[in-house]
Amino acid sequence: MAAGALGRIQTETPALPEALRRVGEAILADPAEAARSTIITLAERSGSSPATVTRFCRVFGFAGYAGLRVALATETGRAAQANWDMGVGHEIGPTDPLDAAIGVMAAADSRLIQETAAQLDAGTVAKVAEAIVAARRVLIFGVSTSGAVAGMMGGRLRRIRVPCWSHADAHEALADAALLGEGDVAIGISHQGRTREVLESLGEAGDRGALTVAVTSFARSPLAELSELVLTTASRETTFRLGGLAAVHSQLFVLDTVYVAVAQRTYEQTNEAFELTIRALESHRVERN
Amino acid sequence: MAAGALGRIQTETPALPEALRRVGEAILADPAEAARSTIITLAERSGSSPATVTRFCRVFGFAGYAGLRVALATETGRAAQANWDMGVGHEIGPTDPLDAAIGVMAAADSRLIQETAAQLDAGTVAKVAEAIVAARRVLIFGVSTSGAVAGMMGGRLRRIRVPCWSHADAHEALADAALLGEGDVAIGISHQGRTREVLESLGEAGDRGALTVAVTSFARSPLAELSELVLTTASRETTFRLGGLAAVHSQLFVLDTVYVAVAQRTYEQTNEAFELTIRALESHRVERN
DNA sequence: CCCCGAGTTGAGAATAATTTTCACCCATAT
DNA sequence: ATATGGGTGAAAATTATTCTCAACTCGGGG
Repeated sequence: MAAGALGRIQTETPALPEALRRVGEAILADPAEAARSTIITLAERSGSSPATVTRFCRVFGFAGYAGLRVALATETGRAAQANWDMGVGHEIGPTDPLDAAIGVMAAADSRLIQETAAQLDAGTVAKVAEAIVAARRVLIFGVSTSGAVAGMMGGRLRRIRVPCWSHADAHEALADAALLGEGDVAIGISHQGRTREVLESLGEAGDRGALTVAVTSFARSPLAELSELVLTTASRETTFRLGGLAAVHSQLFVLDTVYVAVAQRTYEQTNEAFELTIRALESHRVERN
Repeated sequence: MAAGALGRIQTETPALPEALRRVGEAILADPAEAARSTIITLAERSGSSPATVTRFCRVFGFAGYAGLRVALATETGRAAQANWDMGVGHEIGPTDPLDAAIGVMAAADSRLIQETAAQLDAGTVAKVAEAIVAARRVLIFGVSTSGAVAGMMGGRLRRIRVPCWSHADAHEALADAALLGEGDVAIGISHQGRTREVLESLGEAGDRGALTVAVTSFARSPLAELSELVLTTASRETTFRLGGLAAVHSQLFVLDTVYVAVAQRTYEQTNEAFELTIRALESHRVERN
């Protein structure tokens, strides 16, 4: 997946060691320029060495500098076509007029989703979906905001008859994880991929032989390394939205694709299940006035 | 001028001598592939030599092969984006290849957010934010998916010291609503605006004198009519995403703007609260590996 | 029928870019 | 103090790219 490279670079660069980080920053400062530069020029501009730039490419899964270059150029082209501002997103300050802030947020969120889509690997999504369809049990782990996402996904899967649970309580989650086995699926959601509760539950699930899936923004996080399959989300923070709050959109989107893939594999069943569910919920609705 | 390189190649290639023409044809046959190839690979694929490929680059005004490569990649990206924009508004069927479905979904979601932002009234958002800042208590109501959204918003507001609750249990919600009074705020979230539990809780809150705010896609729904302020979300359903599932993005976005507006009004407090919260959560994270 | 010259071409040399190797540094744990 | 291990850049090794040049083709004239 060469696509989505810039998003990945944006997300992971701050977590990189000194020299690699400078390379990432140099690229983000002007991706188009970077695409035009040789590895030597870029190394100089970032105050590092060609060797480090090569390493940087490897970190992001490219075979070498040529790969990165082409990916950058491709995204530059995309951005130009979509009329995006390639610059790093604006920050929202305390004095900004609200309607300006709304515009910035909408642009950021909508772009975030596009980046997430661009870097999403359809093959992995398909694998996850197939495993879910075949599983006897599916567990989804997440705490705090990611927990709410886990809850939503759980509810949606249950509505199409997937035997699926997600717990707000970390202990219950762990206990349930211990009961999983071969052929089951465990999905862990954590923006940074470093939430202990999620790591423990997913680790337990993996030990029991379940397929482990990570949904995280950091491809090199503990959660990602622990999981058999990784679905990476994109995210960029804005001042007031710290803590991966923007990442929710990204997580939801990724899980949406999984949901759709599952639904595609069980079409008739799904439609029928929808029917039943909607009828059941109808009684909680008041009549149209 | 990197712009229009593919077009120029298309136009001029037939007029070129034998070997150069083969190079042009090889590129036109698959520009993306060409961008990924080294000069040697491309020479082989076109049945010519590296020297000829270099010559080809010069003919089109590039300094060298690297220039051509980047130009090709850029235009490939442009084309991909243009294609992608076409995906807006399509339905997803059971047989659609997953990557196409992903594109359609991303286009739909990202557009949804834009639409939501466009129709959002900054004045109303500001009023809601001011009321929240001044309130003794803030309650957020929602069930099912909207309940998860309510939970997220509640958590976020609590992190910036807003006295805010959201209940998964409808009875508790109703009981709490009965304790609200003048100067408090009640927010009801419901995609269709017809969920009985939310209507009841919000009605109760209104009766007690609290400011009532609706977050719904339907401006003329019972929920909207019952509320003093209405924040409308946008949503369009796609086959498999019935039940207002796509609306989550929209709801989150609207509440995001409220959150940002609240944070803007309590800047110092907010930053300090963030500090504390992040420190508290840090112990639940595993160390960077 | 042979020769010339302009225009093309690819082989291989020359150069430049990229990748790999390795020794060093620095922080951390023992 | 002393290993240990990750991160780094200098320099060697490799590979890609560009340049040089001799060979070739193809018309047109002697």
